[in-house]
Amino acid sequence: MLVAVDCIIFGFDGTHLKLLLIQRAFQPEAGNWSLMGGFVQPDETLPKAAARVLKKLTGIADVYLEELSAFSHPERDPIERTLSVPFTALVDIQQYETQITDDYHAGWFDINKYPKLIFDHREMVEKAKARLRYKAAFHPVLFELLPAKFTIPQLLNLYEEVYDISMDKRNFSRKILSMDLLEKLNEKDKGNSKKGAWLYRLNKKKYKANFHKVASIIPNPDIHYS
Amino acid sequence: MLVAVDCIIFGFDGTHLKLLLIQRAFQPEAGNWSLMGGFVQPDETLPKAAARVLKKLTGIADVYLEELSAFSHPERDPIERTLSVPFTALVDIQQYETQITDDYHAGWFDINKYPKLIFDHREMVEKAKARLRYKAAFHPVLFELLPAKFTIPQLLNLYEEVYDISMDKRNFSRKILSMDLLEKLNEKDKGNSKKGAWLYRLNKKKYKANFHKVASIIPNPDIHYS
DNA sequence: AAAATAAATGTAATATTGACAATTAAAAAT
DNA sequence: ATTTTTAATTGTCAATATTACATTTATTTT
Repeated sequence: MLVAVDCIIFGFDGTHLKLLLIQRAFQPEAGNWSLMGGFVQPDETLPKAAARVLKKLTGIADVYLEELSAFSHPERDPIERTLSVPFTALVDIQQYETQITDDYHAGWFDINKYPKLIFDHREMVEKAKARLRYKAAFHPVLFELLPAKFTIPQLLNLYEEVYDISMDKRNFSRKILSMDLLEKLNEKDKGNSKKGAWLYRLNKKKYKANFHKVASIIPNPDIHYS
Repeated sequence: MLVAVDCIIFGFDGTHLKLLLIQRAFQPEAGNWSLMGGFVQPDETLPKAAARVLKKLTGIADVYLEELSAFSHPERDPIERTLSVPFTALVDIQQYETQITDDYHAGWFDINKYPKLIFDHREMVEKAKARLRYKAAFHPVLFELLPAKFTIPQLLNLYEEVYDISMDKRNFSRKILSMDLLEKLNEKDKGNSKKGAWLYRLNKKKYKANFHKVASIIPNPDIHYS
């Protein structure tokens, strides 16, 4: 059996959650939109393969990668039986290097409006989205989508976009700051207002130490997560 | 690459969380303790393969199965490269049929004291245990380990065993009953006390409908989950 | 009839969450 | 220079959820 990995690469452009797709260069399905993937090499584990694939496409290393359940339907690949393990990648869209990417005719698409994908890739994307919502409701993963310095309103926008809800600014700010993960910088970002918003950065130590801790970030979590 | 599944089969004997292991009948590692596993067949998905393997060993069908992250180290199997996807299985230990099992020299072991296992199976077990703790803190999965009729004190024992904590009876009872998943029966179980404890059963409809809902079941969830 | 055992139940203190609006800082417009 | 505009920042109160804690009840055994 062939074993592959596919990367569901999420980015955030400040307004919308984005998905990085490529146009397949070979048969079958040449020219059609697809997730970036690749076969696992003899010396690689699955996560290593995913990191390699991601690096090749985006130029970014040390990316947040989370393995999802394998896709194993016997006929999912019409040519030869291929097991694929999808990985969710959270990427700072600003670090994305277009030049490296152009080999693959890659493009960012809005998560709510992306083209038809090959094979079962749409299903992978939807699973990744559901998983991201689940995970981010309790763990501070969404920081991975932001640049190193970011503002509270930017973070709020991100949460509102991922969950498609609007949240109370005051409550959100209180909750996030009470997690004691952020360090306030002596700099403002004036990109979005006259007054400017304070920039923060993650305290990496506390982030790593508290990552596995469970904290309910989303209000009214009376939603169904899968 | 060969692709296999391995089952981490949990059971609950009323006091301890148990793990079902087999003694391997063939080389390599013949005679040593191992998880029950098998290769994925041409017409099978991974979950189907896991269900088949489980049925073969325990005689039980329709089991709660949850896929964990794949184990993919190139040298994890010394003979030939084999990818293995572990599945956590939660089983009502009372339904376990010894006769079917005897072919495999199977045995239940305390989760905190089980023998040396082949390959990376110990790592699989530890991951499954961590995952079970994580999952069960928010989703009512542990019911899968109990018989159809059970008492609140039995359920409490199970939670206390899985999390290795002691919980307040009153708070636990209130929390569980407020989830509105249980139906009180007109029967008592007198196995453990003179007074007897009321038996309950799951309302399957509500269980399925609310399964993905997130509810914090474990008090002081200031624990690190992985 | 008394003792023993485990089951069942309630309440008050505390912590967390949710709802809600006024003030502030800076730039742009007058 | 003053006013206007825009988004950022901040606080309080009410409701809800959680925690800590002890007595009563049903039944069997002595």
